[in-house]
Amino acid sequence: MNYDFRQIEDKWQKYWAKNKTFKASNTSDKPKFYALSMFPYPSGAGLHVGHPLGYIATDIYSRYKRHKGFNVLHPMGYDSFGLPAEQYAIQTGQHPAITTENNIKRYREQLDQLGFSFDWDREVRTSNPQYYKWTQWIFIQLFNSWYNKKSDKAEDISTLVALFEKAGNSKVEAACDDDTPAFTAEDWSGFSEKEKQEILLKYRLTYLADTEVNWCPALGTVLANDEIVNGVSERGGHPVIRKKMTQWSMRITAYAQRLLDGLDKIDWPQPLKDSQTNWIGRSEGASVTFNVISSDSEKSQDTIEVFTTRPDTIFGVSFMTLAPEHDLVAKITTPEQKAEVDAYVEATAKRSERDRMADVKTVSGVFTGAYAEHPFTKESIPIWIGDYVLASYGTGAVMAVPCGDQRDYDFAKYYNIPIPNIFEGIDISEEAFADKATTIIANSDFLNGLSYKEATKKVISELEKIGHGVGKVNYRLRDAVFSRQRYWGEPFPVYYVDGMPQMIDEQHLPLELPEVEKYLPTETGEPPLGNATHWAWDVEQCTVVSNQLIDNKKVFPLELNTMPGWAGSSQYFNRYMDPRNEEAIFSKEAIDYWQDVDLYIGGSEHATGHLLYSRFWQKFMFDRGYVPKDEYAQKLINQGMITGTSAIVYRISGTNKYASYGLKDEYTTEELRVDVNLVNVSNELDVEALRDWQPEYQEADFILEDGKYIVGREVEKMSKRWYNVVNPDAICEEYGADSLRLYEMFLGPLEQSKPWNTAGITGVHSFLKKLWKLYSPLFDLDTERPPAGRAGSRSVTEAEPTAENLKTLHKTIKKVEEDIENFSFNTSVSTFMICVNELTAQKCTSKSILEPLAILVSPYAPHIAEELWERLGHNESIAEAPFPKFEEKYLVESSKEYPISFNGKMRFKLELPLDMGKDEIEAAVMAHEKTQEQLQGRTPKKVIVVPGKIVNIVG
RNA sequence: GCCUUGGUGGCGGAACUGGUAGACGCGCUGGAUUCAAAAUCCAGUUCUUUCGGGAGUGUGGGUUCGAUUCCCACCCAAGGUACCA
Repeated sequence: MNYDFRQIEDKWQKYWAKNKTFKASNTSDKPKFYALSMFPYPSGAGLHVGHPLGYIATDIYSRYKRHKGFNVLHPMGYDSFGLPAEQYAIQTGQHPAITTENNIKRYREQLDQLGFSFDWDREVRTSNPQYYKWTQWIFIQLFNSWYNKKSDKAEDISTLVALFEKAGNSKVEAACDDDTPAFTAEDWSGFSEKEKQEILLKYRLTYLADTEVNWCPALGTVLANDEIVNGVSERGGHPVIRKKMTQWSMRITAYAQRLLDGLDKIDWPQPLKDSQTNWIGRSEGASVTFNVISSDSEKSQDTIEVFTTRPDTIFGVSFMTLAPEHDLVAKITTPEQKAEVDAYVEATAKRSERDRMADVKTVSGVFTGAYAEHPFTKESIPIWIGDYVLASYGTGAVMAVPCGDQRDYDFAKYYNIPIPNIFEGIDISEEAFADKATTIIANSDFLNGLSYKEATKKVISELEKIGHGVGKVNYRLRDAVFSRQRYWGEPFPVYYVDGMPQMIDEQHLPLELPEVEKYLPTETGEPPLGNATHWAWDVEQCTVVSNQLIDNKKVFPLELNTMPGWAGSSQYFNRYMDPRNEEAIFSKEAIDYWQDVDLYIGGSEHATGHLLYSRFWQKFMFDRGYVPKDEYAQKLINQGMITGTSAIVYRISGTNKYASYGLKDEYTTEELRVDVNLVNVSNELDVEALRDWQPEYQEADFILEDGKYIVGREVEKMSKRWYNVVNPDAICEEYGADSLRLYEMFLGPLEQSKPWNTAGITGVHSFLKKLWKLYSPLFDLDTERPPAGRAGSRSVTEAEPTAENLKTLHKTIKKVEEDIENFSFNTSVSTFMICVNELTAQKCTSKSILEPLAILVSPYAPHIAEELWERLGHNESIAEAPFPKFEEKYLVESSKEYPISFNGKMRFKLELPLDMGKDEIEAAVMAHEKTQEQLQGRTPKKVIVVPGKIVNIVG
């Protein structure tokens, strides 16, 4: 009987769905295992072959853990808020919810086809109100919390209020806005309610603040840095300006150090940890305060605070540079310099930050006319502004040490500012000297002769003495802007009273997204939610009301922004533990049982987005006692990207003629990409199919070589734009899901990115056919197929396995188990192939070999494994069958020759019985050494023998 | 520039703590089966050779009886990141 994968796969997919084979229970005597794949955004294009790679890997591991006796949680859901559906809505008017629903349906069909062991009863969708209710809930918890640096954790805002009532804010050490004024307990009690709220807002973990953003007036929205190209929007090419807007922000900076420290505790890929480390960007140094020299003695003393990692070079300061946006610029600029400074500031404002960063080479700046006083020498230091100083990092001001920093050096050279040398024995006539390790300070008063380390320590203590600075740790990480001027996102559970934000009471969540007429900003420039006619909160009725004009004093406007894409994905892994709970985000029992994710697989592109924000929220949830672990994913693996192989035709310029790949150099040609599905394995193009594909090829002439049109190939990211997307559907249709699963694993190491290429899929497909054949003689003992369903199958061969059979099996068990534990899924496919070839050659019919083999294969190729399992006479799914136990004894041979080479010339063979004891082996090796000594006149220094392995002679 | 990862046949890739490099698959070559094809099976396939061998894991050194594996320098590729003071 042939391997009918269509019938088999259909049968078992239905069986699993009907019997809820993979339903996970929140109570079990078994140990738990939580395996998670990053949930997808359901795009209109459907799944391509790159998506399932990580899912297959997670699925193999989940199924393996199930065989190993774990209670496995393996959920799937959809990150279903997002921009594409909204843009589609803007173009067509179709509600994003409908687009999303359709896309999800298609995703689900495709996922089901691949035979994943997901517990679909736990599916979540971030755009579902029952889900985003809890996203809103977390937002409220963040709003109601502050970060206490003394206890180093988030606490309820009430503890802060208590501190204020007791002693004002002077003793409070909190993560808060820099411009928070000092006040006493008396002040506090004297503040109005609104004043109190304003103060508290500066401490909350999510807060409203004026943030400088990239605003695109034409699109009516804020753009991320990477949405801007050359100062104009990527879409449409509209101008973009820097603008201050009131936005919600998340105080992730409060967690900077803990996010850094936490990386040591988790098993994540090094490159990913490194990008998070860089992103957080911790640097140690000092904050130094310079007094501005004022011509007007009436004026209050202005000070400039700078951050430096090289306080040891303070005597090398010859000027200061402020970012053009710095608050003091307008204040300190002298009348003579005003025109020049204003022009420069204006010119800089027009450039985006990214633009400025890209333009590293040009030196530019303007003198403000003002001077600062050196804290030690009391000398006057000119204050410049320059766009090489970024307002967003540090304090937006630097003390420039041209001899020790190349940028300062270039600036000083360009504007003829003196470059004092403060390094012992270093020539700085050509470039700055920045090597900390070999620094010896000179010309620096009390720092002379000291190393970088000594001088830094000394100067910080001196600065502290004179009140001009402190040692400081600075982070590159910035608070995360949390507002988006979009429709298709979570609404904020926020309404405004007298301009101050108020949280909607938890019991009235979710605050549902309203219907709108159009998905664009309103004419007055408000976000799309401003189009909703019923968008206000009635506190008394606790409802969203339909008309703001009704005569009721208690109706307040709601927040019109929505949350960003990462909001919904920052806690979904916890919600999976108890996704239908309407009373709480999850029950205590559920979180106590599942704890955290044991294995998380997904793409590395989320390194500084989702994977950082979700760690932040988890730490917050931990601080507030909602979750037991402050890192939610112990082990994380980045699966590599599967790239596409685009097909290229060569159009002869100015014609509608196309030259084949080998002939293209004879003409001037343009490269055009065509649908890869029109090309076969040997790069031959189906010309007729191409004519039908797009009208421009209808009348085209093709210049062939050897009667064929050969295309060029280019490996690049799979994208609709390059026509190189390969869908799994066609592969499933032709070879089956098991073949696809095996093949995606066989393609190469999980973490490596690799081009998709169907050339090798016949190899794994024929393996499955061989596997089927290995078992089929047994079924053919039955005159007919076993009865349908689980019952009644006759048990097959009870033949005793041979020693050879057992050896083959246990070799396979050992390798497959090691491979799965190490996530080297690619090599187990080879192991299976070898195993089946050997057992076929051995004419193995023994049930005690074939049963465990089916279990070994089942994580990889679950459908065929289930079918074989049933035919072997089992009534239960193979999913819970215990993983075969490896036994060393079956691998042991009576003796084997092992080669050992000496001096790289002569070869000897040492024959060692492998089942001999350690003492015996050592005795044998001693004897061998003696022989060597006689033969060679020298002895290896030490000999180690491992049973079953080659002899190691270690130097 | 900095950080990270990698570099092995025609191709994808194996090789666990240093121990017969190239497993397994694709492709290719030859053969069997077939009227023929598909499918299947068998044999061969790193390069080179005067058939004894010789060379060989990006390049050049080093440690070692022995190096794809460890150390140093360099080259190349991919990914991340950047006037970060």
